[in-house]
Amino acid sequence: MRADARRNYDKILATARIVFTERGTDSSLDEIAKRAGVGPGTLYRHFPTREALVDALMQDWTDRVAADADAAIATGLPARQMLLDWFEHFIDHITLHRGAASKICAAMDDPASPMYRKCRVMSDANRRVIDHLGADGELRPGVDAANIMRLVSGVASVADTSRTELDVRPMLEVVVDGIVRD
Amino acid sequence: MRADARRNYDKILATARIVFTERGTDSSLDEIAKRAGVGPGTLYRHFPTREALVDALMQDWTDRVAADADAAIATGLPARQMLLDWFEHFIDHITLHRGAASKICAAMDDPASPMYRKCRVMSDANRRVIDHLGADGELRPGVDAANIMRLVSGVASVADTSRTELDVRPMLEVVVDGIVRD
DNA sequence: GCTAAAACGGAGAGTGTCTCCGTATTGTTG
DNA sequence: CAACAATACGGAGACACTCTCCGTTTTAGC
Repeated sequence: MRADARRNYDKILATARIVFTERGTDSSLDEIAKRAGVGPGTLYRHFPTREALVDALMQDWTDRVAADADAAIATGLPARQMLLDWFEHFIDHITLHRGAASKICAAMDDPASPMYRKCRVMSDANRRVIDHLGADGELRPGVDAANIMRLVSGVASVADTSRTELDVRPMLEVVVDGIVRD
Repeated sequence: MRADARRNYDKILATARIVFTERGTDSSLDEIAKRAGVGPGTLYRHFPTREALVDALMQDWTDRVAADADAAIATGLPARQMLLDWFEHFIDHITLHRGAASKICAAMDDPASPMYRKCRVMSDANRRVIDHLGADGELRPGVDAANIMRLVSGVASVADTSRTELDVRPMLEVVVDGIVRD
């Protein structure tokens, strides 16, 4: 990659991070280009779609999300607590930029999406948590990690969409009660 | 309301119902106007925002949703079954037009939204089901109807967003397990 | 330095939202 | 059944956003 290309790539990404945080992932891409000091053509050459741009930013979290999952497992807390912690961390990450959660919901079951791979990294992290608890017999039989991921992403999406600052905890408690054996 | 106004209002609504069903609630409003044979100005005078138009269409279901809730209660089925039936019916209705579910999620906690009133009708229907089962002691203590509504709307939204035809049943089972006493 | 390859950027085409206001339609009143 | 408000229509057009094309500039290797 040529030096000027790399420079612009980085500038665009840094600007997108700011703008997406300020105004959500549906902000104008031309404006991001302008604020980054590049032409629209340059932005679209590096990131052909909005999803590709969101995907590039996701790199930051996917690693952290995966780490959070493993950290949750390492705590050895009871199933209920471990799941609640993990889910809350997960939701905190994917709602960092307004509008991202629902894009992730959509990409999760769409292998054609640029974001699909990173969704899989997060899905796999979740699977590790679920499998760990499942192996200990702490979960109801038949719990499917993929479905849990969809459900929790749905909670994130609801919280993200909602005008009012919504507490996800009560919803997560219902989900957790639906998962753990009791 | 003048006769010609009423005529156009009805034409726009009928057209919107078709277009929203074909291509979802994010279709072009100008195109709906064109297909209805009216100018854009006329559409926007009757329905100042897209939400107002969706809201007007919702009238059709809110009644049916409320009826479904009462029908579910009347069956007298065990809690698990009653809830699953009710949730599935509810989701079927609000995913009739692609994109509607997430708009409903957003409106549910936003009294300023034109759709808020109709969301309340559906929320109240849900509350009746939950309260009915709660009174019989079939639910876990502390179950909050509003949260359940958000959760189930979230499931609807996930199913609606997903490219692939997603089966909501497994997700609903988790939710139901999280609600019923066992 | 020179040259080919790579990348830039911005004008502009295409699409959608929404408004303004001159024109047309309706219903009421004498 | 005029005639006149009042009401409603509709489409031109301003504005915003997405995305592309291509003439110009920058880079890297020789």
